Amino acid sequence: MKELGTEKKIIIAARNIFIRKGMSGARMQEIADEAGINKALLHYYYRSKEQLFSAVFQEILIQILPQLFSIFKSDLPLEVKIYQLAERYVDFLQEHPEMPLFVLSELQRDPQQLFENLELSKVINLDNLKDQLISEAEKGNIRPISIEQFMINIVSMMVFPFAARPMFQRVLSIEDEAYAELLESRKTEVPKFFMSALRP
Amino acid sequence: MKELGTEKKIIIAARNIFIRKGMSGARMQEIADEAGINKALLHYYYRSKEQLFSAVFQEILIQILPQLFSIFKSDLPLEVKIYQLAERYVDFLQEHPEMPLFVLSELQRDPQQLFENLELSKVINLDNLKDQLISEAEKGNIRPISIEQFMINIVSMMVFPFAARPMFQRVLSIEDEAYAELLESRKTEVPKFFMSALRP
DNA sequence: GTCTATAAGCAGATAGAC
DNA sequence: GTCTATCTGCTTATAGAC
Repeated sequence: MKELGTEKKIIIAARNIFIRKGMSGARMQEIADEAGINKALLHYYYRSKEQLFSAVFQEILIQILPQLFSIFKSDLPLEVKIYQLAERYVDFLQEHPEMPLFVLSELQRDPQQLFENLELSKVINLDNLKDQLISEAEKGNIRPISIEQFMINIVSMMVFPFAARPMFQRVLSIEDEAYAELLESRKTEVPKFFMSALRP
Repeated sequence: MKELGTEKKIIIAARNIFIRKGMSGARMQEIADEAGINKALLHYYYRSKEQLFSAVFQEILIQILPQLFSIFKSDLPLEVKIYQLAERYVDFLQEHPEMPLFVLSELQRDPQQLFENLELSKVINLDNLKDQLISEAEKGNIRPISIEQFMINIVSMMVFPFAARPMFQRVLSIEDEAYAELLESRKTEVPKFFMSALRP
């Protein structure tokens, strides 16, 4: 690891280990090794494992959610939004394949973690998209669909194939490389599927 | 807990705890308490925590996957299959909301668990559905779609809303009861969405 | 700030009585 | 088969030297 500040090294190492092993599976010793420092130093910067985890987890939420929501807020046409979204999701998740299960599992363990950060409230804003869905439906360009069903459908189709990768590969008999290509192809396949479903 | 055989009590208790806490988060003491027996007895029936977990996990796979695949194998029309599938997924997952994240997380930890049970190989068979997709496309009833994209799309839309429930509730500002209703409505909304996407 | 050494408690596993 | 008691090693956390 390059010469970063110690605190930064700790956060990076902790993130790597926590994402791979989860809160309960991670060991402080492992994190210390990954950071190239001593175990005691972890406790010097973050009093406990719990606090270290919380710092890491909140940082992840703050880094990810705004990125994904920024597209919804833009003034792009609906179809363009969907294509951009698919592109960004696939690119991001190909680089961080363990992220979805990590985040979702830890939220199942303690959903309150979503409410500890006031910053998130500002980021989460779907008004623009909501208006867009209504106005496009009024114009007859798409079938009416609620913002809730819309969001759940698009996010599910983008994220779940990464979370359930081992299951899908087994069930569909797909090798690693072919599955990566399949995910890549979903950058265009999902938007096409989605637009087709929305046709009036 | 009623008077079942000890071994059965252990399996049930272990399943409850493992599903809630995961392999690494669960404690043998907790499982013993849940089963109303002593910790030593767990080791008498299953030598180690690892073996107990494996027994529980394999049993879960064997119980779930055949149930979900049986629909695909039937000779029902495509549209009926999709509606039946949505109904069964929602009903099952409303009763076992923690199942998806548990299974997927443990498979991420050790994907080999999917290959330890030969029984599963017989169950997993999509030939019938595959033929159906091809023949319906040839008849012009649906747009062509690969079995892989079809499966990933339908399963993602069914399962992910349960796995990501805390996230969706927060982002969409939905209370518990309303979210349960929303999931219920997906028994028909998802099939409608899906059939619309498949129209040629 | 960073280390070594060690405390204190916990978890998995076993021995042995009944 | 089931229990109590105990061992052993691991894990978090702290004390204290540098």
